[in-house]
Amino acid sequence: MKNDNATIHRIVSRIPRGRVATYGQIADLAGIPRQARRVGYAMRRLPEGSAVPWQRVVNASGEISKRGDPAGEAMQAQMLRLEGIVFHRGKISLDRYLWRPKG
DNA sequence: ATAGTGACTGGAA
DNA sequence: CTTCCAGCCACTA
Repeated sequence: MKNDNATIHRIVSRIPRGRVATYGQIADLAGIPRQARRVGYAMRRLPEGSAVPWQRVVNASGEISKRGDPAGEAMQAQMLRLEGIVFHRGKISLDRYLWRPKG
């Protein structure tokens, strides 16, 4: 099985609008369990304007992961709000918004 | 080749 | 709640 960026990007592209997935979850679906960081790398590599809905990937705590660019974090939160996702004290309720493939 | 770093995570203190 | 840490491994210097 292939576990390159394309594989990760393909899975992220399956996350429905108004839903989120965690880095670890994407790693599992990509067949590389416990390699959440690799998913973070794949997101970092995405060119601006990519069709991949990278904004729907959040960390296991339901928060936007810290990165070098605070403005980018704010933009991600904004994009998610536009999809109808509600933040509560800086966090997303995973019970409510976590993507559950097939179910 | 080694060492440090990081869009992560789960467990321990 | 907060830190700290080991495991994970691609990437960079």
